[in-house]
Amino acid sequence: MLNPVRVRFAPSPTGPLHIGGVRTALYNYLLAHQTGGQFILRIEDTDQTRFVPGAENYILESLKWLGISPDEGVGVGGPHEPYRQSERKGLYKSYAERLLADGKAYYAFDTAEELDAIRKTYESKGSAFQYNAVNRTKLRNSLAMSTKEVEDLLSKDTPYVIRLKVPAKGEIRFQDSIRDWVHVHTSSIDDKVLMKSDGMPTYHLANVVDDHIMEITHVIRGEEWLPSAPLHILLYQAFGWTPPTFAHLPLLLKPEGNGKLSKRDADLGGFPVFPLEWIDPTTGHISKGFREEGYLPEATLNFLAFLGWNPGTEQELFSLDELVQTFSLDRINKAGAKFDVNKAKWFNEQYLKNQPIKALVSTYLPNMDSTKAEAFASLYIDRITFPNQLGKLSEEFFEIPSVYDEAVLANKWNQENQNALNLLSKNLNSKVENWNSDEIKHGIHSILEDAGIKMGKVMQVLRVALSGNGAGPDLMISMELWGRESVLKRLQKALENFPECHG
RNA sequence: GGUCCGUUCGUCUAGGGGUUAGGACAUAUCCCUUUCACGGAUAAAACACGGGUUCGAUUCCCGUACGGACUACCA
Repeated sequence: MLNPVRVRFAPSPTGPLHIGGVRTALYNYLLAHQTGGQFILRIEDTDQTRFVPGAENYILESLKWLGISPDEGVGVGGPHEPYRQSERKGLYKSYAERLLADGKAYYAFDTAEELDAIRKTYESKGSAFQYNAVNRTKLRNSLAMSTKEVEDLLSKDTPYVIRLKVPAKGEIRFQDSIRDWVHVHTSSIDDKVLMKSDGMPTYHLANVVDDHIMEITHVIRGEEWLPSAPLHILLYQAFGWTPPTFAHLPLLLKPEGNGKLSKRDADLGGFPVFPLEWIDPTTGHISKGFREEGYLPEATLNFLAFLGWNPGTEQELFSLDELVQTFSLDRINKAGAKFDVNKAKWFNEQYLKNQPIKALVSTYLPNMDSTKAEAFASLYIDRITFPNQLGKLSEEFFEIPSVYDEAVLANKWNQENQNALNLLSKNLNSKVENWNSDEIKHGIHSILEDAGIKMGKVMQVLRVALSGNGAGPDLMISMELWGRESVLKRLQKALENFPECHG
């Protein structure tokens, strides 16, 4: 057993939580619970321009639906409140000033426009601009200016940012739990902005400061953060702190073609990439949710867990508790995983079969007589992927058909079948005393036998006559569910509608 | 362009110096079944390429190709 870990899931409230983010949250949750540690939810809302109302609540709701709620953080509280970075604003400033005082960071007065222009110039020359040791002396910052100049600008409330003074030479190395050793030269790292001119910290500063203060031991996040991990290490070093263990997760990729899974893929492929339905507050665009599609939380979790991780055994079905027991960081893959809807559906079917029928019926067939509903659900449980199919299916099932499978009739409808159906129509009622599937079967059998007709020859036509369809669930049980009267009515209607046979 | 990361059946993956390269989804066929589905069985299907190292490489090393992420006062 590992030492208790403290991990965090730190999304930005800029829209609905992506399914890849859900997987990140899941892995964090799993490790925390396996070790008896804490899973913390921190909201990283330092970019006020991208704030989307409702997004934070969406995140909370999603985790709740999946059963992976945080032990600490936004929505639940804890010893390091507040857990919303916008509410911790002042804190970051003081840490940035500490770096400033130690000469590990500096003021920069270059405007966004100035830097854009410089970047464009570099680009047109086919190279890329870096705000780093070789360029910073030529730019407008406290390293290139005199102390007086800087004080002047500051006293006049000139907008400024605080940048990290990245050493010109050196190698940053760290051991990622998934990728092993990663090394990068400091020369390829920019003097990243730590504090923005609006007084908010950037992700990098806020993240490192909070992870340290909140005593985070393991940072498990998406691979998109791998390139900035060395910068974070540098920041830990600048503060004199021990960095946490990093684990950078492989990305979730498009089902077809190349690239990472995006919202567009969902719209195109007709499957969800968000846990819950999301209605965009500005455009009104509706994005599908796993929940609304009919995915069960545990199936969703199981499916997600296996995208990039496996237990090394041949077991594929894992409850959340089993995942907690079995999960380990070192069995996570390095390569990205394509999202496969078929597999997701298969997981759902597996979990659906194990759902108690009673519970299914009470939520999906609330208006039907419960005995009848349970029998119906049992009849269809192996034939559906999502429990919410039950409602529509039951409507179709109990409706007397008006269209009949023509292909089957063209093939099978003949004089013998017509005789058989006539006989059944005439005699079934009196032949079956108690209307249940067994007696119905015996009744049909004996009626046909008396006429010298084989049951197998009649069944499919009988099915079409009664249900309209050439295929479907057990006919005898179906007949029991339809009831005596309805069956006789169906039979009669079919006889009236089927063409007359001659010869 | 630069930096970093990756590459086993169509997909998710197991494995790892000597294997008939295993499983699951999807596909096909068969069995079960009055039909369809479920279930069962079987089949087809993979180590990106080129060099090393080695008696031997899919496995280790180096390149190449391809893919991806990042390259903002976004996270």
